[in-house]
Amino acid sequence: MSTPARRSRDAERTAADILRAAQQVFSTRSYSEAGVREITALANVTPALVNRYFGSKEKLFEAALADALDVRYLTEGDRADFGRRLASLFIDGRGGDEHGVNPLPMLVMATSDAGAREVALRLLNEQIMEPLVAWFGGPDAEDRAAQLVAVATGFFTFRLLLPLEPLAGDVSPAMRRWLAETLQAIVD
Amino acid sequence: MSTPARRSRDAERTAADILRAAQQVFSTRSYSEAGVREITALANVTPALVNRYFGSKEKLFEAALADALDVRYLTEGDRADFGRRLASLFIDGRGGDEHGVNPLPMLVMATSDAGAREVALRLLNEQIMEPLVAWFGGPDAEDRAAQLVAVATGFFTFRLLLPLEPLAGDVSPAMRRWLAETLQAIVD
DNA sequence: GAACAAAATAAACACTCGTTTACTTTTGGT
DNA sequence: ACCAAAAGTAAACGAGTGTTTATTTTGTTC
Repeated sequence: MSTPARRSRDAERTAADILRAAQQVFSTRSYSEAGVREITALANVTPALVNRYFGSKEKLFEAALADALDVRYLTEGDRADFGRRLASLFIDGRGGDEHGVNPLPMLVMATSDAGAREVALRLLNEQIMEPLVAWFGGPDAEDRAAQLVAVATGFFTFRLLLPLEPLAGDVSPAMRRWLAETLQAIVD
Repeated sequence: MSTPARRSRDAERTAADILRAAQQVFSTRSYSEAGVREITALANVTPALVNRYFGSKEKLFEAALADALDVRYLTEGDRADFGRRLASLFIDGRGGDEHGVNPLPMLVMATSDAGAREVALRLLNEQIMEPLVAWFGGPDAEDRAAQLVAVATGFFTFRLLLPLEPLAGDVSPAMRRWLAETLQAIVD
């Protein structure tokens, strides 16, 4: 087989590299802090390629967030275990699985820019809220979906951005229990 | 009476005007979006005065946040009514009282900049977490204080920054009840 | 009323950002 | 082997930022 181990001029691959680098950076720095130069440096390409392949930083953010937002991240599994499972997911992270990036931190990071907020709100409604409402069912489904997202976002805000001691790093068993019970109460 | 209705050259008054304008702007736009020019325009002064009176934008933010953060905003009143009272405070705002700015949105807005985060985290610990832990008492006091701040921040994030329908504007009675019960459960 | 110091302004500076343009390098088909 | 199109790069552009400097205006005191 003569296929080179790593093609050096593959547009598809390059765009994918940029997208993945964007997801990493957009998950750890606020949108306004996440620079195009930093993202492209992580992907080993030139800043101009962001505009070539995605049009703009905002479009890149949209693509990165749309790819990361996956409601199955929240809903797969049985409801009786919902709280415990999500608490573990938020605290311990997901086990080494395919390619997923925790989508919720990206939402938090989006709050720093008006354009990013617009994108994030739209994708949140389309890809999380709507399926979540359907999954919940019942008259208060919208309320409960919003409660879930709000609690999760508050948690990540003080776990990642403003690392508050009881929420950052290892959390106490009591904290884990509270988070599980609070999330479970939302589904019930 | 010959006293002019508004003194035009009062340093103390000018600094206070800037501080108040900063609180308004820092409460409604992210730290990176809140420009010095916008703040000073609101205070009817020149951008240079921020550096003259406060040293830098970051120091101004620190002064504005330190002045706004008031734990009595959370703790005054009896504990049996804690959840209902805070839910009403968050949803309806405080009744037209003295000069207070809701301090929690400013925390959310601070997340966009590394320097602002450092300031916000320090002031949050000093002026909110510590007195809150003392007010809660008990072994899990730190956990519970963090839970309170996290839930409130998540709520304001999707009420102000990413206006999610069930949390923005008028909220349903069910949502109000959930918020009150969730907050009350933290103090109990 | 003139002089001095405080207060405020206007303008420019240095820097960063996302983006665009012009150019170079590589690839694949005939 | 050649050549056109694609892929990538390098460098500069224009706009916006917080901040600084030099200057002007205002209030006070002898």
